[in-house]
Amino acid sequence: MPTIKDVARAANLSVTTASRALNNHGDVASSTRALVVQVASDLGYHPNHAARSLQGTFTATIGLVIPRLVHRYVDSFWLEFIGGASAACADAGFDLLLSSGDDLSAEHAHYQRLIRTRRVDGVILCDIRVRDPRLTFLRARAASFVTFGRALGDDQYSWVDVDGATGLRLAVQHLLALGHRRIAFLGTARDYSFSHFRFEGYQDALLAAGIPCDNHLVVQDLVVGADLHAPLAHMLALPEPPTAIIACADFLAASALSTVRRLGKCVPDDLSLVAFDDTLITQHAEPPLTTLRQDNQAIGSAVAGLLIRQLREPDRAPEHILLQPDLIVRRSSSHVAMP
Amino acid sequence: MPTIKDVARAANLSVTTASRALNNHGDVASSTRALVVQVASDLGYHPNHAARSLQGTFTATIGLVIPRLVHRYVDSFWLEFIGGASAACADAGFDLLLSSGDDLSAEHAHYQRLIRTRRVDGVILCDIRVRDPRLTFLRARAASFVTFGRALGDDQYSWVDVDGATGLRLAVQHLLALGHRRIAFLGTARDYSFSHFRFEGYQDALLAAGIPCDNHLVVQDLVVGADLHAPLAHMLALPEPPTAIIACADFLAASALSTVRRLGKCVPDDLSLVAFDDTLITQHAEPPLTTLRQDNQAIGSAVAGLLIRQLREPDRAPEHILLQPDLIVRRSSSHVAMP
DNA sequence: TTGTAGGCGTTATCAG
DNA sequence: CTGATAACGCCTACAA
Repeated sequence: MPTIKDVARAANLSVTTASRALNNHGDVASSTRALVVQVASDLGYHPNHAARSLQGTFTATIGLVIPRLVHRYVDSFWLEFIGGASAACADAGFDLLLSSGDDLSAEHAHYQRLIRTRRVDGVILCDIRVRDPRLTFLRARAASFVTFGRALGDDQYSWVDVDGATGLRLAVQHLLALGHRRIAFLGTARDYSFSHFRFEGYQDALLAAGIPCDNHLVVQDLVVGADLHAPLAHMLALPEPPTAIIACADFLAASALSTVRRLGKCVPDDLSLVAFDDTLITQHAEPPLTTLRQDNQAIGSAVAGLLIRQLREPDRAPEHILLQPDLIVRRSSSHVAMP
Repeated sequence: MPTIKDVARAANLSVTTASRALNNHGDVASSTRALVVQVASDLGYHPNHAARSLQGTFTATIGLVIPRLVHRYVDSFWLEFIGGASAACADAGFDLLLSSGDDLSAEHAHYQRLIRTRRVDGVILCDIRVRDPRLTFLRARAASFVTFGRALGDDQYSWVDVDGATGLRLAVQHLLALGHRRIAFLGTARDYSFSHFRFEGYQDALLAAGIPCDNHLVVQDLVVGADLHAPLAHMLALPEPPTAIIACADFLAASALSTVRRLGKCVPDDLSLVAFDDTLITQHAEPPLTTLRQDNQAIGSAVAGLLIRQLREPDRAPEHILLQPDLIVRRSSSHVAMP
């Protein structure tokens, strides 16, 4: 593997000159530059990446840690996100370093390692928690990072997020327009900040319509694989049962759909169902689900792009990109049944 | 960010001793080692990755290039594969460097760059073509690599593959057992070597059953988004039309299903349908599709594991892992209709 | 058991 | 415009 020394020797020049010629510095004769470039190409020279980063304090790499076991239902999110991020990296001459962690603390350990060993110039954080230890660590190290999602009341860093509050407002308004007044909410773990914003949007929209938020219609902290039978059975047995359900994640919607069916109800005739995230599961459910769509590839690309820009211009102020989800109306939501 | 120099200074020792203590060399007093370890931990010292790889010719990183635009229908393959590979890397103290390329030549360029700049110790190759330029390049550089899939008649490197020939034999035998004799084959681009093996299995199984392979029932080189209307209409209009179709990729199966339906036929009453790859699309199709399942996460993990083992023991002979797909029988295949 | 010196490949500084 | 020299952080002969 030829080094710059070999190039210099073959061109009868000093290493310094060879380096400057190769890096397009202005202060080198064009004939010299041409010679060096020619020789380098003949020899098949390519600069050693480790040497570059060692001397230059710049690795042209950004880090991303994904959950170790991705559930199939949600995997299209991650792959599309990674696809967008890696494409943005490729366009900017960066690479994406991927690790996987079992849980938040394992992820955190990976981020610490990546930053401390200077393996990456910055990192992408996803699945931001309401109080996220990764944020405090990274900030303490003055490390560069951009998040997908935002912690509550903290704008001192760049983030990209999907406006979950507005998304849920759209969903509620859609159901209100169809005549629904008893609208249930199924939420994920509340330490995820997106969960917080979605619930906020749900409450806001009901309030704006003059409908009190009934706690009997709200179930939160649901995880992948959670059994919805008990909570849904309980809800449907209420004196005033819900006529619509908003499940603020696709896996919840899929689970709710089958549970509701097992409880002898029909979607959408007895009960409308609205999901969040437009993964394959909602498209192929029977009936196909009304949902809020976000462009995961665009998100990945935006996050990576923001991080790279920030690395190139360290004095840049934090930027915030709030993307709007689209309501996709499918067959799972319809007019409320006449009593 | 503290360096080993800082550690040495704080411990009143030379850099050499600090280095040896930290790297568990035998020739250092245990009291000295304890001191160094303590000081390093107090200072929050972590070895700089670039410096290590520069001096050591070892980056603890492996490279993977994925297609830039992943089609949703096939994305669960890639994500599961990446998940498996990155988990195997994490377990071995490696990282996974991800790039994305628009096409084979862009992918090739990425691999060249990764190897030439010594960014990675080895690479993972997927979607092997019958004649694959990446293989010749990597071999010429004496670079380490492991593939998912194998080029034809070339065993001088380590690979992991799913036995597509056996898979198709299983599918054909399943259909034969259901009474089918006219079995059509829908294949993907033939320059992918997996396509070759799958077709081979199809032919073998028919031959073994004494059924001649009818070219009218074979369509190959189909890509994502290809319109199956003309070829399927043509087939179904034959004097002896097929009673079953094997689509050797999930996206083909999905497309075949909707096309067949549009042609007025019912699956499985008029026509049985068998797919390959057990992605979400086959599980949630109506009817759910009989298919051949491969464990993509295990594949990713096996490929990465093989590569890492090979990097650690360079003299190791090439290893080959041929995984067997499982036939998952669902409602899309049934007994041939009585004439 | 510990320290000294040199080098991995690259770029920046400073002098010529 | 070009070249010698130092430095990035780490490791490892070799010497003490």
